[in-house]
Amino acid sequence: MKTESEQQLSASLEDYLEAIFNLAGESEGARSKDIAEALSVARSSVTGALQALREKGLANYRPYGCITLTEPGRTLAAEVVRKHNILKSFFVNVLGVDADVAQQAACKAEHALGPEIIGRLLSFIKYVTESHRNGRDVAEEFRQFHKSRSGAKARKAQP
Amino acid sequence: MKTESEQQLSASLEDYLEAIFNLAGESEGARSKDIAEALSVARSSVTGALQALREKGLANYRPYGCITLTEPGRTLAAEVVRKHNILKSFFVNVLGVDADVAQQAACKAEHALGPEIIGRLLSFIKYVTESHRNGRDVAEEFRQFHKSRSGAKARKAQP
DNA sequence: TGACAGAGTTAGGGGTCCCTAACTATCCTA
DNA sequence: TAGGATAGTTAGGGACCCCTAACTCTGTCA
Repeated sequence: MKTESEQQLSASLEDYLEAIFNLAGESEGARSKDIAEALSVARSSVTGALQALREKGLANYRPYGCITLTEPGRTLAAEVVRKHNILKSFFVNVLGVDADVAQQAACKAEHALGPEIIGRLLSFIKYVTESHRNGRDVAEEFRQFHKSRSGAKARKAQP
Repeated sequence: MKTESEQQLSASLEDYLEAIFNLAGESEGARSKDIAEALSVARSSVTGALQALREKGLANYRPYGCITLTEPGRTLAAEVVRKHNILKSFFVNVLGVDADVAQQAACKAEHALGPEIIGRLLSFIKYVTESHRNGRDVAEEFRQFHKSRSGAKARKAQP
């Protein structure tokens, strides 16, 4: 038997959860308008999502009231945020991607990757960080490798 | 101005494109039933998707006829397949994830990641491959690192 | 305290994607 | 070549997610 909070969430509801988590962290509870802005959706869409999250026992919400997450909601949201941060860190610190590209990619990929991959990715980031301390910086070495390759490619395409 | 084949495809239609590409490679054109099986959807869902792909100029399709991709369709499908393969290769050969977990994750993530990240990922795989030839195998080193860490964690959790 | 601005909700509608059930076309074999 | 098996389509409907327009609520300020 599953409790209502254990069921699989859609990518969309995960986004709402994440937004509430981030906004509620800054103050006491999130505001509907700010959620709408953060996700670039209409305010009425937020109302619908909040009703869905309440039904799943993930958000405390009554019409015109302030919006907070329940304990299970906070747990789930924290997991989404954790995925997001691990992905972004990997994109930026290992692959050397621009922060804003990494941010957008993390937003999408966080819904697609399971704990197995995320766990390995985190481990990999730590491995790379450690390699830096050991004076054998994998990330830096890769950046050089990537630069020389893409440079060579560009020269080849346009001599 | 955009031609009809340049517009952004949904993840779902990309999946259909990919399935047709893979199935048509094995024989002359794909069969509706095989697409349905490959994607685990009802046959009627395939019909709908084929109509959508035809409208976008990506698939050659008439009722009861054999299914092939147009030139733009094949180009797009090849790009999806390429993303898929790069992701899977990264998961398996760098992160050391099981092939079937990697396969499933690649199926989902291929719709979420853009050319910038995919390009870097490919470059990273090449960097790791090269490190292997140079007698300084990053993938192997990471596997050892991951093993020792997860082993230590397991011992900590259950001494 | 009453009126206004802004926040939030409801109503209604559209798009996507999937399903089942029932129908039609095609193919193969007796 | 007729009939049955299989493949494919259509019809109808549900879930999800988003939108705009119009309404209601709330808080603030003159």
